[in-house]
Amino acid sequence: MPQHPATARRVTIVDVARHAGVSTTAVSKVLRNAYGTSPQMRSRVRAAVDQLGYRPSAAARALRGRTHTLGVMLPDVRNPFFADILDGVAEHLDGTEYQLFMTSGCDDAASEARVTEAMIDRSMDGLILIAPVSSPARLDHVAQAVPTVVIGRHSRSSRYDTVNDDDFAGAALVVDHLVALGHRRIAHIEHRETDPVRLAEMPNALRADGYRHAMRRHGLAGHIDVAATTYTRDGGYHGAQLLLARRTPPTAIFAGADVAALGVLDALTEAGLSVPGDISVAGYDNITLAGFRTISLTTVDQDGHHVGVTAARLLLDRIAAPGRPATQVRSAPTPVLRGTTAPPR
Amino acid sequence: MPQHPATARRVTIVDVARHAGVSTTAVSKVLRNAYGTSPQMRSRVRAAVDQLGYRPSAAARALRGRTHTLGVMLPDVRNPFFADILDGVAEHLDGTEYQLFMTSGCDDAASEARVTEAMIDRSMDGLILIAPVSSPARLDHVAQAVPTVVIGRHSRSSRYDTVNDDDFAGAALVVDHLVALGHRRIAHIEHRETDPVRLAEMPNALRADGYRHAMRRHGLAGHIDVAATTYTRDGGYHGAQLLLARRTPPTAIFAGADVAALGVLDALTEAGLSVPGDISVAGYDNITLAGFRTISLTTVDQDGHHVGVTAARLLLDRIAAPGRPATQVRSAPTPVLRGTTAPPR
DNA sequence: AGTGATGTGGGTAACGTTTTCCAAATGTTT
DNA sequence: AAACATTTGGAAAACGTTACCCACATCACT
Repeated sequence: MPQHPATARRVTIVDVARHAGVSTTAVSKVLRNAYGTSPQMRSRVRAAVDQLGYRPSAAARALRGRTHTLGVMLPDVRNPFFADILDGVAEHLDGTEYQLFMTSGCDDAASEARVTEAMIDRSMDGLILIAPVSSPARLDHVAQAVPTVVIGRHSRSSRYDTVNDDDFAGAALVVDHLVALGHRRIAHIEHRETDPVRLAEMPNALRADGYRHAMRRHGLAGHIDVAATTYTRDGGYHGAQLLLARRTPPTAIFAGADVAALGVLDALTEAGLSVPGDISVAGYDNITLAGFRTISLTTVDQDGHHVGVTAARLLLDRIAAPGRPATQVRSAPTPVLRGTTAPPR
Repeated sequence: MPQHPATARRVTIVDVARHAGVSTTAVSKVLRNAYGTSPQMRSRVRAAVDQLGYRPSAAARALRGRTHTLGVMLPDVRNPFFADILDGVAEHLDGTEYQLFMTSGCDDAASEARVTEAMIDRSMDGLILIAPVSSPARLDHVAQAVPTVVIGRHSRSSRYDTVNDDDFAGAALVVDHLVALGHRRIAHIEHRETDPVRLAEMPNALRADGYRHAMRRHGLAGHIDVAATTYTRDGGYHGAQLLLARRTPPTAIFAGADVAALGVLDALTEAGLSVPGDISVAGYDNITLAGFRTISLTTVDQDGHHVGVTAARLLLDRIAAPGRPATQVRSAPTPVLRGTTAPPR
């Protein structure tokens, strides 16, 4: 009795067709639930598929039809907000035939271009780009090649859908809360943005604008104080150090992202300051970590899970009807008041 | 002058060949640095490639040759230890032609099977499986279909390489540290493992073994006390409650994973015990959260970055020589002493 | 009975690469 | 000069699937 050969040949659609006594066309139709198959043929083919353990080669499919592969471009695996989005996407895709693959670690336009090209080369059926920094033209180019949904970018392209939080309003929520507590010297840590084109589209810029606008609305224009670093733990840490070194340091620090707020907390602890006794801290994103009892960070929730679900839904819609008009979804953020904010002493 | 058509046809190898005045075979050879190309032809072809902006279709390549795609199966994006591994993998792959795609959220054997099959269907060139829970037979099956490296699994298969931390030694480090502080009643929280096959392979089982062995080495066999729950926050919480209910509760709790240690801290806080005053706590993995000043958890660090680099190197080796004998790499863990451990009172 | 619509199934040409071959030209040894 | 090896390039057949047709049978109306 012969053993399995060293490298087993894959079962192909031809094998299934022969085994079921039908044509490959028929098998293909059954597999894709296409028109023109009788119930008997369907059951015969399915039986053959099961018996032979056949799996369609996505590689071969890619050449003619769909790959049933979706790509997610993720800037940073470590940002838990993105993980929430991923959960939402995965949940909405659960039960469909689509398989999700993601890339991580795109931190500049060049690597974003490399990754999106790689996804197009592999003829993925659709792309979800999370917080991309590429130029609008570049995003358009990608969206022309493959159905695309962009998360975290306030642009209005006719080629792709966008899902966003109302960052401007969200920032105002934080300022309102701190003002209501009695704070006046409220500082902000923003993610530095220099490119003029992106300035109007990027959430970080909108959060900073929302902060400034809300401060003025409360008559606190004179107390506007922004440290421009990055939305990372280190960025928050250094931003806080900058702010603490002011002649009159703030009584509250509003970091534009929770990860940065965590860095702020580190810096404050190191400086021997108690939170919220000596100084209040707020973030943005409501990452899972923010809810942990030992941290209990006041923040703004943009329901990453829901963002993910929405993006996935839009993407499937767009795949089904590639030419349909683009939609911009903007969800309302909600404040999450926890233990790191209190009235100033 | 005609505008771009609605859906631009992709530039193919045929276009390049025609433009360069050579055959498609020639272009293919140049692109793959294959044998049989003159310097003149190479430069002609490369010029045509650049002028036309040609990019080979990975989809088409998949059918005959290599896809230059590697897959990483990740159980959980939120676990920062895995992010460190990813960084290492990405770093080692930087500059190569390989593109990395990953999947997340595999929490049981069924979803692992689904994901690995999906990767094989897409004819990926190699796979890195991180902390899989599938059966050894299943791992062998995957490794037979595609070059594979497994991280976090102490198995000895001839088909795939493994990269591990020395969990046995790591657990001993914690026990040594606690004994040096003067503790004798040191309890352990383990992730329950029932499958006899996996028992010898899974890191959690080795950590529990390492704990027991170290306790005996210190003459503390009589104080061995293990609560078998899970490596989750809840698991740690309930494990701690079990241990606190002993007639003589432990003076130190060593949780087999940091996430579980966080649950232990919750339970202790709830019981009104101070850490490390009343009781010491240690974890394993050195997740980012463990380093937070407000937590400051004593733990064991396994250089995830180095693990990733090693795995990537092994995978490229294996792709180059699929039949070569399998290697098992085991790296040494280092203790990270922080604020949750102190001498017993 | 004739006509058209509908349902059912298959033949075959793509899709864009790589991988054999094979032929011609050129170089090298006897 | 003959015989042989090496280099250089191309033709054509895969690879596994789907899309586009076409053929045939059946059915419902005039």
